[in-house]
Amino acid sequence: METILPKFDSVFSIDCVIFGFDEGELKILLIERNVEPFKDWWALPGYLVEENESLDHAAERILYELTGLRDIFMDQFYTFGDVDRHPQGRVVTVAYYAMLRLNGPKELKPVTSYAKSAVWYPINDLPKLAFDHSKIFERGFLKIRNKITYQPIAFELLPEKFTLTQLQHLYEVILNKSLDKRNFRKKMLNYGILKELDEKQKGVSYRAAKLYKFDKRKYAKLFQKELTFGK
Amino acid sequence: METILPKFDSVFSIDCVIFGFDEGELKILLIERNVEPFKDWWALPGYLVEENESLDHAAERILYELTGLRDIFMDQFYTFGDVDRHPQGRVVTVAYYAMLRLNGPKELKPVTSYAKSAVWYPINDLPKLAFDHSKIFERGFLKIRNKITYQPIAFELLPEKFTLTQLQHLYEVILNKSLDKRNFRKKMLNYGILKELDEKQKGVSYRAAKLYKFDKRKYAKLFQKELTFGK
DNA sequence: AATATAAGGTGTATTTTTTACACTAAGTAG
DNA sequence: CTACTTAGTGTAAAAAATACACCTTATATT
Repeated sequence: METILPKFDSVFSIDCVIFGFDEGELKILLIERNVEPFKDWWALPGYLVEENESLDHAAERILYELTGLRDIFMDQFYTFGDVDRHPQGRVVTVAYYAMLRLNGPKELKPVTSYAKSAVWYPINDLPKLAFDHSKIFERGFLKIRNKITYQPIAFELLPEKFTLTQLQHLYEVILNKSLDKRNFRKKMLNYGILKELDEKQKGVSYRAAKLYKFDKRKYAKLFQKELTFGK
Repeated sequence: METILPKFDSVFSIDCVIFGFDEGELKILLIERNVEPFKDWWALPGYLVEENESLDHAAERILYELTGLRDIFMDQFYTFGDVDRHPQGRVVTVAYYAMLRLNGPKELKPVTSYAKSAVWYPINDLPKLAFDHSKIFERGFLKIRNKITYQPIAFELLPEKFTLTQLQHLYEVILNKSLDKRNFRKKMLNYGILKELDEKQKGVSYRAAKLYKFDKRKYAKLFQKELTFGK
């Protein structure tokens, strides 16, 4: 009986849908490709997995190489494996998403030469993307829209201290609908995962709002409840 | 600038966690391997993706080859890519799950020679599995346990006509807790996706229960509501 | 025919959660 | 001190979730 693993030319890649929230807009990170195929096109940050590297490790590395950031909450959400998705051969890509806290306008500088630049693009105004990256983005966006309805992951996108109005706007942008202010606040505060701070917003030309912090401890507990179904 | 896709010896595979519900037990389909590595071990049904075959197609094909069944609701749920998960080389596996309707005890006959046999195993009594298949099973099981709390996918596992008690037992098995009969019925009937039939159970030595059918039309509508978040 | 057995089938009161809805308070800018 | 802009708050109604126990019906047994 044959025991040798059959092989064919194939390779894995990682593509990342990296969300950020800035100036009231939901954005994703795109790179401008510097290599064929799709040279000069915009694309999701992604790269090939190395031979001795796990998928999770590759995702972390690639995110790091493109943003300089580490320890980001990142999750694999789908693997795209259509035969002809890459014009040069068989490339199966594992898609991850991440939600980044943008601490002010940070310069993005690719450390690999295969990208000319990396920029934040508002998701409502995306250019045409290389490969099947539009499809990957759509699925990633669907994923977070879905997830946010049962897990308050939105915090990942906000600065450490935020106002309830900022939080609500973020929900509204992700869900693409407007929410009732009083009900939203009631619900969020009821989760018990927000810590009210003794601080207020600064630099606004109107009444400053209270700042809140996200309580990781209590969030972890709530997260556990994902599997409930009543008695 | 280099434009040739780097390659290394690598290959993709599919592994399937195929759930069935039989004799009041939740089971998965396992095969007995006939080839190295892990010859004679039990493993999830899985196989290598072919060169000109998409992942979804490969999953369908493999499920068909191992069960003779087609048109099964199947979903990709995770991709496992640890470097050393396969002793003979780099194999990234894309895991799918399926929920099968077992119409009576059906014979399972592998049509490939790499499996000696295929059998249904109760999930509470699984043998040691080849590769990282235990991990894959766990994650697949978690997936359906999670999903069943917000989508009534349990129907996939039941015969076309079923009683409410059978449905409840299935929920109890998947969620691993007992549910209140009256509340369960109220909830299920309230979904509005069950059609009450004019038929009753047969062959039982006690009062026969009414049979129900699952209404696919209405289910599709309910499924759409997945993304709601109130006003 | 009577009885035992085993599951089928049903209702109500309570609590919790969700929804709808509008005005006053506080700070800033001129 | 006035105008402007956002912050911040409560209540009533409806809907959903929960806790809980008994009678009914078909079959099998004597």
